[in-house]
Amino acid sequence: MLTRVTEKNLPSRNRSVQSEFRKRQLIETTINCIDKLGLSQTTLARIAEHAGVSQGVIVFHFQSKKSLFEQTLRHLSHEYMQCWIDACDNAAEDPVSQLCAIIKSTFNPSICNRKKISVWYAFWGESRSRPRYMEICGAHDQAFSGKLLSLCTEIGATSRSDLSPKTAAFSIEGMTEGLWQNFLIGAAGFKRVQALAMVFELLEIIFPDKSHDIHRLSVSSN
Amino acid sequence: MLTRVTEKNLPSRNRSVQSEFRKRQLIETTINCIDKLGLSQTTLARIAEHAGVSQGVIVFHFQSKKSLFEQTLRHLSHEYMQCWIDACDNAAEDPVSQLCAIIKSTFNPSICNRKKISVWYAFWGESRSRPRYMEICGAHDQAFSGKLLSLCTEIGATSRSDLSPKTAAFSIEGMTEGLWQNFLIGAAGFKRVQALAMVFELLEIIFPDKSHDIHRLSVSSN
Amino acid sequence: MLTRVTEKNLPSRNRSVQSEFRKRQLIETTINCIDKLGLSQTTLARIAEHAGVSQGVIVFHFQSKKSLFEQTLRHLSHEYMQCWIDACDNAAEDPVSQLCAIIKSTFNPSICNRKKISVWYAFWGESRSRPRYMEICGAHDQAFSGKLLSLCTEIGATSRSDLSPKTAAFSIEGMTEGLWQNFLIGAAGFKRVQALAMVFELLEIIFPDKSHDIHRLSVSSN
Amino acid sequence: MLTRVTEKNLPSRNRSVQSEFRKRQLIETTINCIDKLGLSQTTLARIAEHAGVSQGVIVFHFQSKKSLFEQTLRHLSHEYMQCWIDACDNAAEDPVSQLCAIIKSTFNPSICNRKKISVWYAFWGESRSRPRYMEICGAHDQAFSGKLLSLCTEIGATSRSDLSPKTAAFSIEGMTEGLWQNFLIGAAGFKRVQALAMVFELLEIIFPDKSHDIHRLSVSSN
DNA sequence: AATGAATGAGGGTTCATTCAT
DNA sequence: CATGAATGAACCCTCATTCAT
Repeated sequence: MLTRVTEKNLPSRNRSVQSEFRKRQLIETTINCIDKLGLSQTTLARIAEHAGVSQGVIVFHFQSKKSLFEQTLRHLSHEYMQCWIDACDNAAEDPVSQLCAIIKSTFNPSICNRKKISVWYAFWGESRSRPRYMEICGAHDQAFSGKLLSLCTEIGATSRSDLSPKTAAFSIEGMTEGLWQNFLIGAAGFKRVQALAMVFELLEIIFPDKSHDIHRLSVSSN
Repeated sequence: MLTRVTEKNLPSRNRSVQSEFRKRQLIETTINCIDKLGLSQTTLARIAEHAGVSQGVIVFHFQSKKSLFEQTLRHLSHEYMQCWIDACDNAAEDPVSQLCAIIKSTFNPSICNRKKISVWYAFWGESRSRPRYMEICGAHDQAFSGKLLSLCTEIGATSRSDLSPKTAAFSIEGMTEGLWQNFLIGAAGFKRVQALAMVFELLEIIFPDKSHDIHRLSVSSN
Repeated sequence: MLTRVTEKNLPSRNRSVQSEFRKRQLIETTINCIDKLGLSQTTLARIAEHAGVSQGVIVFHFQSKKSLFEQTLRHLSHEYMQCWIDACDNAAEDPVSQLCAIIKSTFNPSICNRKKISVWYAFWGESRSRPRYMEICGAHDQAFSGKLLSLCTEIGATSRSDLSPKTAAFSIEGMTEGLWQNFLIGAAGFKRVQALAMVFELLEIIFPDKSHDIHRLSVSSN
Repeated sequence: MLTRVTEKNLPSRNRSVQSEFRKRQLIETTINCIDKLGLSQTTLARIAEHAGVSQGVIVFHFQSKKSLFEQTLRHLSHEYMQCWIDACDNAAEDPVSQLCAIIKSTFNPSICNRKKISVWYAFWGESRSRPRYMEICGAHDQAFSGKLLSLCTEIGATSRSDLSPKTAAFSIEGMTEGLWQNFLIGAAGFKRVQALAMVFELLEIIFPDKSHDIHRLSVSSN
């Protein structure tokens, strides 16, 4: 059960801060509900019940269910993007380091866990018929693909690879997604470390020249 | 608009054949609706309207919406599996030929098109909260993964590769899935041939020993 | 389970006899269904299934559900009436004998059993809003009440009783109905013999002059 | 036509009181509908229409039709039981007075009228296939039977009667029920006073010793 | 800022009935 | 005679939304 949202949980008396906090809590609850019930069974009534508030509160803060769902998806999207951008920023300046950092961040437990993945795929599934979902999901994916491609291009410029940068980027992105799906199914014995190891294995044969650097980065804690 | 299903469409006077035919038609219509409207907006009323029959007919043939959806998903699953199994059977007996044949079949227009992919992902999105969906989707995916792994293992036994069979299989599967998703988004200028070319590019560096064979198979018409 | 109605069960090749036989079987099945499922849950589909025939057969023989139900109720009504009229005809000519015979017949296992009572009350419950049910049920009850009243009047004319014939008749009828209801509930340990004994006990104090005759008749096998 | 339930009918500004009031009104409307239309024709839509509210209100207050019907039946049951228990409490302490009071209460216009009886029998008719109905109806009938039996036993202990207490109780209860049914049919010229007179007539011959008391109580206004 | 009550459109499903075969 | 397929109205119920308090 979720902790009920009572006045005592509210951290500040400042109106807009309170409001922001409440919205965050409701989005959190929405994610939990979608994970447990699926997109189609997630109703405002059930979200309200799980959050321990009345149904009206949700409408008050989000105007409509549509808006709540879109903001929830946007929240997820931001979180994902922030994660790999931060990782990139904290890495060394060379493209190999950045590529490895980004890939590692992809398997960060804070975003790569069954709940979040489940919700993400739920939105994906509906995105064909919901242009807004497509927009939000697509924007993130394009940014991610674009970054991978530019890094692969950079690396390819200084080192010899048998793969075109485009194919290299697609391979890496595809494999990452494929491994993500395995988390969704929840295949027993499928661990984050092993997944990561496999991606690095692939990386090494894509960029054989950088094999050494990649291997070193794969074991470094950062 | 869809062609209406009238008496004239019914191909046979035999009752059980007619019944089977009607079920097929309804499943077809369901796929079209899910593609256009999304899973959540696909109602029996709309399916019936698109099919040009009364709502009762659907219940008569499928008992419930749940059952219709499950049979629709199963239909897709069968189709996919049949496609790559056929391709495998028709290929030469060596694992490289079979692997290439399977990969090619994956991009066969009959299954790799926006409509089918859209529906497939729609079901995937709900699968977390619908054990039956998960069962059906999962069964197919496991079969496919299993086949890829066994072929990669076979190939790895006779030729040297820097990648473990498991990683090789995951890379191939992952990349395929990643490219599929691009069809879903419908990125302009994304063609089947290019996609296929990229997968084969990856294959060649995974199994450099077989590079020649792979390249030959990639351009062969079959 | 009911024995399926197949061609082999049909006793005669004569059309109208066959038809009559089939109708009888369907009414029987209807009674069974109402007993088990209640009036509101008894649908043509379920009756057909229990009878092992297609739904159309029922419509063919009875035109409509309404008509089937009315004929079922009429069947029950006839059966009841026939039962006590026969008993009356077979009894000695004196009113006391006839009264006792009628009362005994009321507890005849062929009509006084949980199934039949259950169905009878089901129709009673709907009779307020179904004039036809009321007509059929009412006609029977009036005939029965009338007979009781006339017998009580006859007896009262020749013997002294502290009860007016009308009250006497009502008491007897009322008590009988009350005991019937106990069969409906199916109170354990409620036996026909005991029920009968109680009614006779009452009879004896209503007509103390005839106490001897009544007692004798209560134990006679006929 | 029924008086529409408008805001003006709501008696209090207190929410929980309002809610209780609305539930009472809806149960009342349900009783009226069952009386007029019968159990099978009483739909939520019709109840809502008669009550002048939207269909959703009923679901909001009662969750389901099943629950509404059960609570309606329970309401009737409570009313009946309260009626004879009150009568018993207000009577003198001796069993004869109490028995007479209870019997009188049975014909109280507030419960013994065509509408209520009609509804009561409608539920009875379905009770075989609805365990909950049986439970509720049965609980009341058992309590009533039990009370009658205990009073008859008490009376029998101090006065001579030719009837066993059990038979006495069954006779009284049976006759009461029989007379109730006459109200259901609505036989013209069937008055409450006459019905009551007949039961008391029976009572006097069941307990001849108490004839005087009974006769006195039968005419007393209380 | 929050609640409970109310709405009304639309959902899946049931079912008596019709009809071609 | 009998069947399976088809219809369409009506049913109960769900749910996003509105609104008075």
